[in-house]
Amino acid sequence: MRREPAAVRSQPRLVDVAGRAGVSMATASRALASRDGVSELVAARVRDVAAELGYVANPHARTLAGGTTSVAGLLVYEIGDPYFSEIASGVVGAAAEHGWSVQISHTERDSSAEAAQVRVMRAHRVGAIVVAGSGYVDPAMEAEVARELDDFQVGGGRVVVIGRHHLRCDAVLPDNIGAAESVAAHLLGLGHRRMAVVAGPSHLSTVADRLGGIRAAVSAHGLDPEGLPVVYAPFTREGGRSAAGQVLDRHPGTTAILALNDAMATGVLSLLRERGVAVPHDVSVTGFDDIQVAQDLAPALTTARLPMSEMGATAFELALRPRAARPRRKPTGHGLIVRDSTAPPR
Amino acid sequence: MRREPAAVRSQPRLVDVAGRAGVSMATASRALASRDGVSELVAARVRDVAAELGYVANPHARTLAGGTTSVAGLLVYEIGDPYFSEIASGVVGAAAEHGWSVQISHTERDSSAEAAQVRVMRAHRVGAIVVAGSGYVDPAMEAEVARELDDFQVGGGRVVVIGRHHLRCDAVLPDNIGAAESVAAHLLGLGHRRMAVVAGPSHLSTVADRLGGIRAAVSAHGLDPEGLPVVYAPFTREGGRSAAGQVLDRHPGTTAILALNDAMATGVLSLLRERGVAVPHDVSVTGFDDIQVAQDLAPALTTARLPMSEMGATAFELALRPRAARPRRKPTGHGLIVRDSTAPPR
DNA sequence: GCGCTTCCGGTAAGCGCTTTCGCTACCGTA
DNA sequence: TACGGTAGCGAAAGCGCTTACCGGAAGCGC
Repeated sequence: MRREPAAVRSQPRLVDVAGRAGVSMATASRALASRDGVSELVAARVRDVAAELGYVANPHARTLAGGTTSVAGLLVYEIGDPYFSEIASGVVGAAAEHGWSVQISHTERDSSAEAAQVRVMRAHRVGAIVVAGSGYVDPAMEAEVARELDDFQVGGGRVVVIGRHHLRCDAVLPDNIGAAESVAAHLLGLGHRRMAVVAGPSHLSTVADRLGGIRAAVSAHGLDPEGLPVVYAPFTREGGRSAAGQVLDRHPGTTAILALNDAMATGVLSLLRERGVAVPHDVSVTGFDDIQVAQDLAPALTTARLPMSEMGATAFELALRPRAARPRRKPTGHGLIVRDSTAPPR
Repeated sequence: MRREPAAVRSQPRLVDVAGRAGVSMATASRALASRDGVSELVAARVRDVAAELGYVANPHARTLAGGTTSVAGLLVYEIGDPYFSEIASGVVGAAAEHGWSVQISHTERDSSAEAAQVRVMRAHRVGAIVVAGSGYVDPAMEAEVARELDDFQVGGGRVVVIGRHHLRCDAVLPDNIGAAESVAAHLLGLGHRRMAVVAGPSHLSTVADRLGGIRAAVSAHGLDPEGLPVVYAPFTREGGRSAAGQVLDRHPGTTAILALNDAMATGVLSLLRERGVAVPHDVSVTGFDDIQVAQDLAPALTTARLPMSEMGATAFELALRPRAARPRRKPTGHGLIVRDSTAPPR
């Protein structure tokens, strides 16, 4: 016996709804999809029966039959990272509001893993893919993902990226440059002249953009951006620690350290504490993103806020809209959150 | 024209593989699923052809035809919360290793939303559901989810819960009681006698268990657990702030505050700082879970560590194993992480 | 009253897979 | 040589849905 007897069958099917409403499956399908060709009277009856039976369409059958799907894919580097989990929260929340589910994949900052994950999502016939996380300065590094995403779009899939303006698709663009300018201007305004940047990997476009904003602000203050020391390290707390160590050793007179994200800033604070450097008395420190915990660090972190959760939600909403002739770009705002980790230099 | 012409068709189908390998679809299907009834010679040929063509089975067709699925559902209260995002990270990582995808849903600490989400997952025919997050002291409160999960299991689905021992399914059990005992014993050992607990909602079983562990430790030290003040508030940073305020106002002599999770502890620290209470000099503070940021708070938080990521991974692995006659229970260990927020009372 | 369009709704052909069932060798045994 | 048993494979029936296509019934102008 291959299938359960009807009595045990848990979920009602479309044929049950149709039968009970006295119409054909075709009509029932049309009614539930709110497509025209069905009188409002009949449609209402079908909907009532469906509600009464607690009918939920089988998404696999629906997808297989060529209907629309309502599962979105979300690619993040690491869901355990607060930056991404806040974005994910926005995506999942917005998706739920529209009755969509979201499938999450880790890519672990590996471009070829990304392409593989996109392939998996395509195989799963997701309706949309949201890609979060920095792109690469060199477009060649993301050529494989780009091709995969293009293919997906050709097949009618929707793609929205957060950052990554290189890709040919709709994008939510965090205001990395503006945020960087704000943060740098804040420090310059406090009187800092000997600043250093603790940066993530230089091939990430997020790093390049933020660095660019900082340099622009430095120039605008009549200083030479070439004189600004930059230390590159992994985009993590540990990276921040090691980079801060290098700053201290190589540039002893530094009065302010700009970390390019909050995770690195956390590492910077940790190392400065360890070395007995007082923040902000001896050295001011700034971060980027304003993840939840930034306010609870010691001292509370001055940082440039990016609305991560909102970015996630916006990305999803964008994915819901039909594809436009030319890629849409949704710039986000930014905020400068001044807390206790910055002060005028001694 | 309903379908694209074959030339445009992107993904190869099973029939393509079968044709090229010179076998029937049935054989190809069996070969790829490594089921017997196919000679090793033929199976190898089919696998080669599949690899050559880059064939990936359509999961929807597969699921619809009654095959196995490889999508797991993960229910969390809020993916933006570090506790859950670390668990999610474990689940997603383990799932990826086995070629599974994971669908994430928010439930926002609402039991009926949970049931609804499980329904959605069931409609999606996920192969397994992992439920993270505290259950309720009163089983009646989760009766609806429980029924939904039971139905799912009856239909062959696998369910694993993290915590929630009330439910009839496999469970990963965080050692809430042991962890609570450690933390309380640590404070008692330091000499604290006037302690207060900042707790999450009393109807959560996690809260009850942790409270129970603390009380047990207090008794073991020959003290009366009835004398231990407990303030209930939401299980969040804000909840911790407000509860800490109440502790300060109502129990001015308190020398140690035990928060029942790190989020609350963060709030407690924040309020104490605001009120000018020195930690640990005036008051010691402890947390629970050891989320990533606990080490970077001011002061670094003494807390009971639960291996969240590992719990997530374990839960998924458990879900992969066939259901046992009786529910399996996987207790986790715990660690006491002593940092700077605890010291002997003044 | 006729043929025309319009609107509704039904019929049936798939979507891409798994699995039951049955057939055809081919083996060993008597 | 005849026969039951078994291993390997194919044919075909679905899984639950969507949608192209078609047919009938009104509604319309002439």
